[in-house]
Amino acid sequence: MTVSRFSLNISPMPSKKYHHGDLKNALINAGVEILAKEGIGGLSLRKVAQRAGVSHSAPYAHFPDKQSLIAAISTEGFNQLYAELDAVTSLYPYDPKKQLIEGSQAYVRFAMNNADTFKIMFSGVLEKEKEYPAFLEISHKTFERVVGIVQACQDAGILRASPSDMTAVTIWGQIHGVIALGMEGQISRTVLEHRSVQDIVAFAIEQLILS
Amino acid sequence: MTVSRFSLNISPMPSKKYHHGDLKNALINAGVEILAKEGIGGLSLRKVAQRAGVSHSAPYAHFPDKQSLIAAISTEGFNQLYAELDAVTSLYPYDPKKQLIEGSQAYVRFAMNNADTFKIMFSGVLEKEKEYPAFLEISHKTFERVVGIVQACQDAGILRASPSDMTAVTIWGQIHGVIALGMEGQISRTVLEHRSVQDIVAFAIEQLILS
DNA sequence: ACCTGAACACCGTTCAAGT
DNA sequence: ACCTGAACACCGTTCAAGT
Repeated sequence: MTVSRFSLNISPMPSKKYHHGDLKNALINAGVEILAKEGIGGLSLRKVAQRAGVSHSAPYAHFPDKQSLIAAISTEGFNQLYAELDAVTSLYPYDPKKQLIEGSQAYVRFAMNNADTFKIMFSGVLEKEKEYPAFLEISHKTFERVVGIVQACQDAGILRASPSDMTAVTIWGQIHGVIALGMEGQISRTVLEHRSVQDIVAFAIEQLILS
Repeated sequence: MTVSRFSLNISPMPSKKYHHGDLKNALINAGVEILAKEGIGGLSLRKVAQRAGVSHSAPYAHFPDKQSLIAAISTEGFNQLYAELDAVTSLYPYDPKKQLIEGSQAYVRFAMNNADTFKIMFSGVLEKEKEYPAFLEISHKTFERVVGIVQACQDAGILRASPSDMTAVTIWGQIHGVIALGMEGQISRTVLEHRSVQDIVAFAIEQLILS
């Protein structure tokens, strides 16, 4: 098979390259796929390499170690989570209450649809987060997004007006905590029989809303 | 060294046995120690065995696989968490508000003092929790304890009186979520500069209390 | 610059054998 | 019943070598 020499790569985004292609992104995608199919326990560098069609040592040309690949996968997960939060909240530019409600539901949806990526993002599998600036940047950017929504709600009198950065942590923590407990099977059957995690998060948000 | 043949084991609790002693519990303790010293990444069955002074295959006489040891460690963690919650709340038998405040602080303390055990208990390292009845029992017992405190608070008019089981999930989730975000470095530096995770949890509880 | 294959230390698990 | 030691498949990581 011959390939056109004339690349369509006009944008500055990375795209297919010569040889084995864009292996770095191929490895990240392979990792996400293995995560979805086999869970965290099934994620090995050698399997990722095999799925990307390269030798077991090829990843080391792009990632110094396994932790670094995990950081890249987590970063990719945060990018997607941020994008989904942004997409949903952009639908209601002048309705912070809707942003809060729909944003939190988007958060739950992301966790449910990408359970093992979500776990890897938040569950301490990644040690030494401090060493991965891209990871820190997008995770803090996500935090700032939540803060922004909460502040808008406070300005509109929808949430109690207390120091907004702590309130944001508190609210994010509540959403995140309910999901985390739900995913680990900590919420007893008697509760989950009647309502889904989605419902519980919606209930929690309702309790916080003033008007 | 000769050992007395006359055991002091009057109670039904397990205690030292002949030969290499109570290897099962020795393995659990060795696991907890490795967890504290080297983190989740350093926890291998072979290292646990070595620390307990037996061969690498000896653990298989007591645990069918590594997951089963992890389940036992998590179960032990829940037992300790439950005991600490129980001890603190028992100090204030007629003061549900104090129980809520001090109980949540005890929860945070446990997470901080046993960070990696806490992670292993809640972070999806244990797959197929359903297969470990002792784990399910104590984790649900802990859940029921939280529900009990919340109900007492509702009865005393300290917390909003909504369906108590959902409120308990919501409040537990809030405490748990703030800790989880804090431990993973998700809470931005600007927030954590001024207050500790303890303070944030205390703030969150205050927000919920009616009187 | 990017990739391969051999090599090394370590891991989980099994099993025949010892007491 | 409880433990050992050899063995196997798999893993992360390194490195000399190939293009």
